[in-house]
Amino acid sequence: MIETFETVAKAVADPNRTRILKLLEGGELCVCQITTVINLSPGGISKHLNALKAAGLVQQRRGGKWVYYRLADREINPNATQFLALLRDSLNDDPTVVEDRELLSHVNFIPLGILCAQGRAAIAPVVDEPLSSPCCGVSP
Amino acid sequence: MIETFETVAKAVADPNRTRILKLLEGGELCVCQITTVINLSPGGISKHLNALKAAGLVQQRRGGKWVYYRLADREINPNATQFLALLRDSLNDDPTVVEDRELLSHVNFIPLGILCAQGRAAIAPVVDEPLSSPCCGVSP
DNA sequence: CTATCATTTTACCAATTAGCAAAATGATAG
DNA sequence: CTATCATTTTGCTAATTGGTAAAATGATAG
Repeated sequence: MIETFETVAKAVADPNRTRILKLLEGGELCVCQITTVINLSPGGISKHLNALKAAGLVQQRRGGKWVYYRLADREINPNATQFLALLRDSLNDDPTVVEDRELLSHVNFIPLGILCAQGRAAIAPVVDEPLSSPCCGVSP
Repeated sequence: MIETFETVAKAVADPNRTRILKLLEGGELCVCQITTVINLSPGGISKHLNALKAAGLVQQRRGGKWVYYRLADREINPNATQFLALLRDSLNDDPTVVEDRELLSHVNFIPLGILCAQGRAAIAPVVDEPLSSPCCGVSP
C-alpha cells in the first residue's frame, strides 16, 4: 500500500512526466504528438509513459497505426486519482507547462502522418520564430 | 516553479520520508523519537528531515538539547500544503503507518533523555513481544 | 572553559534511474 | 506475404540517491 503510493509519487516526481500529464489534461494524445512537444527520444517518452501507466495515472488505446494515451478515467488506483486531482490544480501558470500547451496547439493542426514522420521539423519554423521579426512584406 | 513541484514530489516519493510525515501528523517530534520509530541511522534521518525541510513540508524548532520537527504550518510553499493535505487523506490504513503509530504511542512514554541515550533498546522488550506469550505467573 | 550529548555534515558504497541509440515488436497498407 | 512505420524494449552510460559510519557542529550542564 505504501509501495503503491510511492510508485505514484515517484511517477509524478519527474518533470518530464508531469509535463506529459499536464498535456494529457487537454485530452488524449498519440505518442508522437507527446514526443514532439516534450522533445525527447521516442524510447524515452515510451519509458515515461510506461511508468505513468504502471502507476495507474494514464491509460492506453490503440487507434489504427497509433497509440493514444489519456489520463486514467477508470479508477484503477485511488492514490493515482488523488494525485491527478492535485496536479490539475497545480502548475497551470508554470512557464514550461504554458509553453507546452502553446506548442501543442500548433501540433494539433498537423496530421499525424506528417507529424510522426517529420517530428519537430513539421513545426520548427514556428518554434524558432520569436515574436515580432520583421517578416514578409514589411517595407524596405 | 515546476522545479519546486518536483522537489516536493520527490521528497514525498520516498517511503521513509512519508512515514516521517505521517508520524508528524500526530504533532511535533524530536529527532531521536523519529529515529527510534523509523529505525535508521541518525545521519540518515537527519538527511531525510533536511529534504523535507527543503521542500517546505516541515519546520524546525530547537527546544533545549533537542530539535523538534513539525509539519509546515506557515505557508512556505503552496505545493507543499497541497501534498500534505493529500497525504493526510492517504495511507491511514497502511500497515507500516499503523505500526509506526503504535510504536510511537509507546515511545511517547519514554523521557527524551533516556530515549536519546538508549534508542530502540528503551522499548525493545515491548517490540519483540508478539501478542499472547505465556508470561509472568501463568501456572506451571 | 570543558565535557557531554543530540544533531548535522561528510565520505563513501550500492542501487536506481534518466537519457540515447539501436534492435525488436507488432499493426497496417500494398 | 512483404514492406513500412509507430511504438516498445534493450543494452549501455552518466548522474542521482539512500544508506551507514565517522567526523564536525553547536548547545547545554557542570
